[in-house]
Amino acid sequence: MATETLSAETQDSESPSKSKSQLAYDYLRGEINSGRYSPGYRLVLATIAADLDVSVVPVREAIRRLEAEGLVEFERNVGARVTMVNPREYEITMQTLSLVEGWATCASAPLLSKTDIARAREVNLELSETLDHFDPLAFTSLNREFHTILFEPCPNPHIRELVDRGWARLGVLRESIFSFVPGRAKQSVAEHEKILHLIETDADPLEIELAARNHRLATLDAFLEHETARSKHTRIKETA
Amino acid sequence: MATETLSAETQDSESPSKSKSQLAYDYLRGEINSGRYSPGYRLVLATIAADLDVSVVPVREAIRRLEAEGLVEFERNVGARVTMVNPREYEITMQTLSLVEGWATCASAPLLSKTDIARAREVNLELSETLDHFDPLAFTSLNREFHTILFEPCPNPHIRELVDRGWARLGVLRESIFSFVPGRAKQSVAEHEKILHLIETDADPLEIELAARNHRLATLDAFLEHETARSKHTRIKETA
DNA sequence: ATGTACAAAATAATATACGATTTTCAGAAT
DNA sequence: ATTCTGAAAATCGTATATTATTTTGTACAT
Repeated sequence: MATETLSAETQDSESPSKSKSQLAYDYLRGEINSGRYSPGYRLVLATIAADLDVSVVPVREAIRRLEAEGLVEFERNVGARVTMVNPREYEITMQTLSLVEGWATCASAPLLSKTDIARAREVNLELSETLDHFDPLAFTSLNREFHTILFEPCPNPHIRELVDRGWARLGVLRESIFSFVPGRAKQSVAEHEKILHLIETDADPLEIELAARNHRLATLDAFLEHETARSKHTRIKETA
Repeated sequence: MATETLSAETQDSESPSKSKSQLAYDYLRGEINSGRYSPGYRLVLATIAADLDVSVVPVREAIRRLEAEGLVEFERNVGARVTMVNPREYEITMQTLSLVEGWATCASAPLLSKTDIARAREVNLELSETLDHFDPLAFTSLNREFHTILFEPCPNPHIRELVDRGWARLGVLRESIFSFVPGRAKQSVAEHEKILHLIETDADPLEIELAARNHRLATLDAFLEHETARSKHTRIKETA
């Protein structure tokens, strides 16, 4: 009956104390985001419930939410597993991300302070510095940081949430791309600077949106070309 | 659209027989999409469970999924209700919809057959015919049909799903807009024809995307101007 | 060796039970 | 009349129990 498991951190006097369902959700999402649960990982209800010292019911609810978010896949009478990101899935997700992140970046642009932009530029500098002694993992992490600065102030919470889900969904995969196609990293840094420049100069919103979108699509293209040299990916052309 | 719950699940002998959880989900989503559960409607677990002749557990899971999709809102120890669509929420949702539907329409364009386009044009003709003896409800229904034809073949299932959720989320509200601002209906028909023309003539994908996007944003603007005459909504400008 | 049959184990799906929290509302105090 | 108080009712949150399905392993026949 776990009466004592109220436990540790919060609790005592008057904390709201997250629901078990929320606890399970946060836990699972954290494990997935961090990559500790990598794509394909099997989510066994009883095991997770035992780990968190709760019953399976809240865990099931958490998994249902993750399912609706596309982070885990469910099969009747078999169970849930972290969504696999095969090449096709990667393409679809990156496409979606390019769309929502492009918009989010564009919508955030006028809300960015000079400090924000300076910070982003600093991160991009670090990115360019890693190019010599190239470390895909570090690069990926900084890359995420860079983009987060740029889409964070997005005033539309739905779209903001979709951006987050997209990044989460790519999971571990997102690291490999820069290992596969090292040349992409350098180009990426240059495109970052271009985006910053557009923001600084109050460029046409549409131009910013498309720059951000195509930046992501270019990474996707690099991946697809690596996958199958002959693949031809349709994308929106740059407006000259 | 409530079209997913159909199919014969009435077999006794050896049908896969949807899970109770899925049954509850389909039921609830159908009720919400159809507007029978209108925004703010309180979803009482025990009641729904009794209606469907299942226990509350599967119903809770269904509600969790709907929560993650943004169709219902949850409050701890209080319960779930169909998401309220206040003006701010309406704006955010329409903005999101303009983004994903614009893309979906653009991506569907090359996949539309001549028959599809003819069908869409026919629906638009019906739309224009209702303008005389104007019936907002009928107009809204046909409007949905028109757009569904245009974004249905979208090859990216994630984005396709986001479009569906957007429409579902607007719920009943979507009807009222054309009642509030009758003038918008006529303009809408004209914009539909413009979109069809762009698709037929294999226009630049970006142009199609922006036409579809701005079409929706124009409806949003009409609503916002109706709401507060002084509101100033920033939007992406047409490329001249 | 290979494949089938069937039992056993693992796991998911659902129901029921019960404690916890919020809401409602009658009645007392002001 | 208004506000406070404290049950009672409604409803949610979670644990436990039961049933159903899938998977696994093993013995047996070919």
